[in-house]
Amino acid sequence: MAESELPNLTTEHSTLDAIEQMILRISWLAQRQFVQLLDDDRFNLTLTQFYTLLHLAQTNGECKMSDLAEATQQSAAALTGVVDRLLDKQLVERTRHERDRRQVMVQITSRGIAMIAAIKQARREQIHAALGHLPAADAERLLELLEGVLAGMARVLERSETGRLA
Amino acid sequence: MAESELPNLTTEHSTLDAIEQMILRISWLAQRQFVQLLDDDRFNLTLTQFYTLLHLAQTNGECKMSDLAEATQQSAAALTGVVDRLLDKQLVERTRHERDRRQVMVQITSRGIAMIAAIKQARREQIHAALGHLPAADAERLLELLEGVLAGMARVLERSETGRLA
DNA sequence: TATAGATATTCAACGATGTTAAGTATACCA
DNA sequence: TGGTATACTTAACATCGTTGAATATCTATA
Repeated sequence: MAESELPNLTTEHSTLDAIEQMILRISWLAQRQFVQLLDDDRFNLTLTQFYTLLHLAQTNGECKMSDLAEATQQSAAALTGVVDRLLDKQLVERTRHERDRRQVMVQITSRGIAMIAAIKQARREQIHAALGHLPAADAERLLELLEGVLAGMARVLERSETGRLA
Repeated sequence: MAESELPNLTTEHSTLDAIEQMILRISWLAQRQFVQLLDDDRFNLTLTQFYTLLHLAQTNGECKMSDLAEATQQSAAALTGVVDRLLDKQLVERTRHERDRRQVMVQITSRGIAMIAAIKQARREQIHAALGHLPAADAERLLELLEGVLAGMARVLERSETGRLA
């Protein structure tokens, strides 16, 4: 993804620009790698289904549809379909909120928990193959810096997210 | 963050796991963020269309469909549809190879080149909003570490990617 | 020179995802 | 009680990805 062939718009080339390119490339590779893994017969999940299920696994207990939609950056309409398919696979359950009957609560099943655990284990093996060579100190520093990146990106998303989700 | 003096396997393990989670989440957010940008009225492109167009911008001149498919990690069948839509938007042109009439050559138009340039500029502004707060020294260290991550991921992807495309 | 096989691409059918707009059910408030 | 806001689903449609078949063209061989 080198941009040497293109006319440079600004002569200024900063470290941030290089980080941007790096994150785009890593994102792309990470996702391709992960989609390959999820496509395995053991799992047979799409990326969207995985991220949705993952969030449910991380929030022990029930989760409101609208909260789940925001957390996974999907529209409510899109999420309905995704949850439908997770339901077909018996990875989640759908119930109504006791008091506010409008709200639909989604909860991961034990089957879903087992699925996430299995995927994480497989993923762990993959990431160790990729990053096992990093010295421990570098790994910890990287983690700190990535936390900063994540916070920054979340801020940008929030800012541009005014009324985009149905 | 805790500093480990001895290369403790358990510690290292959990740090890598945390980095893995972080990369997964950043990848997801980075892609959503970028999709938002591409969805802007000025661009109105999908992620796939962007990566396809980007490759054409980087290879000045014509590009064979099969080469383009491999470079952008798409099947030939999927690429046909993507190029159809880029054609509709007058961002590329489609011609036949002079000698081997089976081959279809795709070339970016000046309109397409301008589009890529505009997207890159917008993307640059977005990443500066997200990461502008990072101290310069941290940014440079992050870049170094990410380069290590990218190299590791590329290795893993290569290893598991034998003849997967149609 | 036929023609069989390889190669390059498109087409067709299908499922998953995403969008917007409209519909349904429920809650809240005056 | 009635109007409005909220939470979610549904419907219609476009994109993208897959697989497998169809089409066109080239190449090698008998």
